[in-house]
Amino acid sequence: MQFEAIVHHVSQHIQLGKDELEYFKSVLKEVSVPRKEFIQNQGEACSYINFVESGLLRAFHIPPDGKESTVMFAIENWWITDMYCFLNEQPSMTYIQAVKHSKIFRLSRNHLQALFDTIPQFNTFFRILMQNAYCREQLRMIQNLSLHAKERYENFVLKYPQIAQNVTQKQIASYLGITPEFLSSIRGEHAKSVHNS
Amino acid sequence: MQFEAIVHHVSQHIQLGKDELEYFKSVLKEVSVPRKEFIQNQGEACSYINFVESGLLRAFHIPPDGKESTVMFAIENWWITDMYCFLNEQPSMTYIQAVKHSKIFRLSRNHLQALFDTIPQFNTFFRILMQNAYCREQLRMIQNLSLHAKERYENFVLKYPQIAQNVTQKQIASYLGITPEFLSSIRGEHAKSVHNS
DNA sequence: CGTCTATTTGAATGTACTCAAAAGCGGTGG
DNA sequence: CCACCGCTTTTGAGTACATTCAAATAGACG
Repeated sequence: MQFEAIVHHVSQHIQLGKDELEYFKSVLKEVSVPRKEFIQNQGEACSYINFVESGLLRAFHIPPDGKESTVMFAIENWWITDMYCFLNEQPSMTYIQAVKHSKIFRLSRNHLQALFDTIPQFNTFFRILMQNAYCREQLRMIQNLSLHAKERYENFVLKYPQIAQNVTQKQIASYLGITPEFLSSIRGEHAKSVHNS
Repeated sequence: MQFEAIVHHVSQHIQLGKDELEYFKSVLKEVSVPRKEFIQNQGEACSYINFVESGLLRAFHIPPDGKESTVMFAIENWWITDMYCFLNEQPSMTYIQAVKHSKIFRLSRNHLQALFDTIPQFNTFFRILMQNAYCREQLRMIQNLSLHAKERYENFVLKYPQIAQNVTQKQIASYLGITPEFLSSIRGEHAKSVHNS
């Protein structure tokens, strides 16, 4: 039923007994998030990690001077939070907002710690999640260092078509670290070159 | 004795019994790495994760067109490998080279898996390592997106003084994603502004 | 329908790169 | 111990990539 997706997701990495599964479900808080609603505000406490059952969310950061950066997008079966602040009980560095109407499961820091303590398997599960997140971020870093904006954009669309189709260009630009105007001009060139070839 | 540093490091995060500790030590391979020597080549198998007991290592990537990017530096008590390729048994995307003469402990993928299987605590330990690595990389990403080269350089020197003092400007430039010439000119300006104030 | 925001386009500007040449510095061998 | 070699760093001129600002157009939503 409602827990199907998240249970399936967890079961891909670890095997849990019936009681363990029940306990896990019992600490999840299901929340329906309308489009544009925030599930986290920059500067406020960051006590939850969120599993996206359906929909699409975006984490972004706004420094004092005002230039917004998208930290990550999260689609179905992804987890999203401000990991540093969640783990270290710091005020969040990011906003997290629903790009589309979404259904999420929230898991509090305390409940997660309890899971780690009572069901050691969850350490394995989160180890794997963190491995994947780290590797993704490292690849993104290498690409940002070595590629031009146009190549980064093309890679993004290839790698995350489902995200590219559901967010604005402005949001993609802020993920790639360029201005929306420049992304627009890149896309213009691209269309031309496709037409010419 | 020789295992002191790594045992201390692990013990900060998990508690191990005597037998477990002995087993852990038995799967470590101590290696002394002279300055400039490679412990990993791009394109070759990546079967080890490496703990730096002393010294300083650098991981870097060279794409086909030739512009080198520094993926990470590792000083005392850091772990270094090409994580994606290590975990997924892919040919390494990076070189890893000793910047200074170093003493490292190598741990093979198979031995690490065995540790996960026989001493569940190691899942906790690596979960924490991966959390920290992920958070570091995400902070680096945000800064690269939102700051100018000069600010990134100043942050780097502040955050990692021990690294900044032991690597060349060229290597720092490739970590920051700028050219050595440009870094040089940034430093020139900085010296001037310090003098004027 | 009207309003608000996203996107496009263009001109002027700024940040960072490329290329080239000179100066500095460390290591090595005679 | 000095001279030389190779690599790093500096400096500068010219160029390219990307931003800013402004204004027009297009789209989305109530």
